[in-house]
Amino acid sequence: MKTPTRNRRAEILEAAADLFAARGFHGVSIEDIGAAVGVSGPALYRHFSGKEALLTEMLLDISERLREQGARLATTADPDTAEAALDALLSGHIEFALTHPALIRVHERELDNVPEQARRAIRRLQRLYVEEWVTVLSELHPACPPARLRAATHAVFGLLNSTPRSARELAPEAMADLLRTMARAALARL
Amino acid sequence: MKTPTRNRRAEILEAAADLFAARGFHGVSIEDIGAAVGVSGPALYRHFSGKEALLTEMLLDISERLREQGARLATTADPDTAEAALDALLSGHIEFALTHPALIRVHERELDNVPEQARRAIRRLQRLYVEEWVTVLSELHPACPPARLRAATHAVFGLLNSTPRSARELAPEAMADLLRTMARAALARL
DNA sequence: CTCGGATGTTAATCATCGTTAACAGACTCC
DNA sequence: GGAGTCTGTTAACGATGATTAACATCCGAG
Repeated sequence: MKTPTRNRRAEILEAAADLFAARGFHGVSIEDIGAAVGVSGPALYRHFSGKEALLTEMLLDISERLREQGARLATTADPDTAEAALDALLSGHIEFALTHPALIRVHERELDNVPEQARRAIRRLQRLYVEEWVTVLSELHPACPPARLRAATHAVFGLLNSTPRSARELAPEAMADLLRTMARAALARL
Repeated sequence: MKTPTRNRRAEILEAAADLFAARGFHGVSIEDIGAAVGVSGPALYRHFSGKEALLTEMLLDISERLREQGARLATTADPDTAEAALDALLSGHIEFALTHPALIRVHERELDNVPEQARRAIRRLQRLYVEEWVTVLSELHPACPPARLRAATHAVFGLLNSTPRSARELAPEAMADLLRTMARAALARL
């Protein structure tokens, strides 16, 4: 309890993410989260101002990471072909979804449990991430109206984010390959 | 409160579905559900034995409807080509998802809040529905291992079920068309 | 050595919620 | 016209859970 405690915050966020993913925000108690990291109950208030604040920080972090990753992958490297950019976005999202299934699940399900103000900030980040995809897609499908491209992007997210639900019948490698193949095909003709 | 009350049960299930979809099972109180149908609180116990029982019946009904629809569409009509069967399954699922977004959302999120025994029954129905798809797909892709086909089916469900989340920027017609196009493409090469 | 901050602990508070009890009106059927 | 069933109502109970208070410990700095 001396120096290696600097990870407490992160440790709590991680444990809470797993619990929220499994049982939902309201299905998990502060006591549960504390127990998961070896402390008990109100100790969490030394690190977060409350349960909502914990969720808020978690969702902001996820949205920020996705947005940052999206901005980086969509523009960096090979801005030559939009094809390459799309592939980069796809691989990035798949990698994230396979590596952090709990975060993806929480990100998908718990936005409504975050206070209004933070919710707007999170939605903004999500919107920016989507727009990254839409920009790339509109280069590949100039004739397709933006609303349709946005809907297609959400649909592909649904496909990619199915990972946490579909059991682990497939090895991560095989799963990544399958998702990439399906998503590419789904986005080929719009 | 005399004769037109025979719909109470269904009315309650419908209101509860909307509320569960919006705020999650634990985020909705019995009082909330009662208020949504114009009665207040414990009146629900005249129709259901408890909150869990309400959710259980809702999920069983959804799973049963999907399974029944799957069994019917996969075999009836044009069993000539597997192509036709797949199209029928796709259209049926899309129609359901667009018509009952709240049910789809609850079906996706709340399985863990149902008591063990009923959960097994629901999972069995879901499995049967998936197998309907896998059977059709395995005819189209004889070389593809079943585990991959199952994962692909879950992924397509994720795509189709994205409807409740993606805003209604598109008219239902256009959305149905988009989803059908994307799903068909995603399942064309596995 | 001691002061202060960081980190925990347990006990108490206060609200919410699921569920049950006790009671009441209405409609049906004889 | 009254007995019984359905469907509601409000008040009470008991549990759980988020949050706060009051109280310890440990550790680094001066």
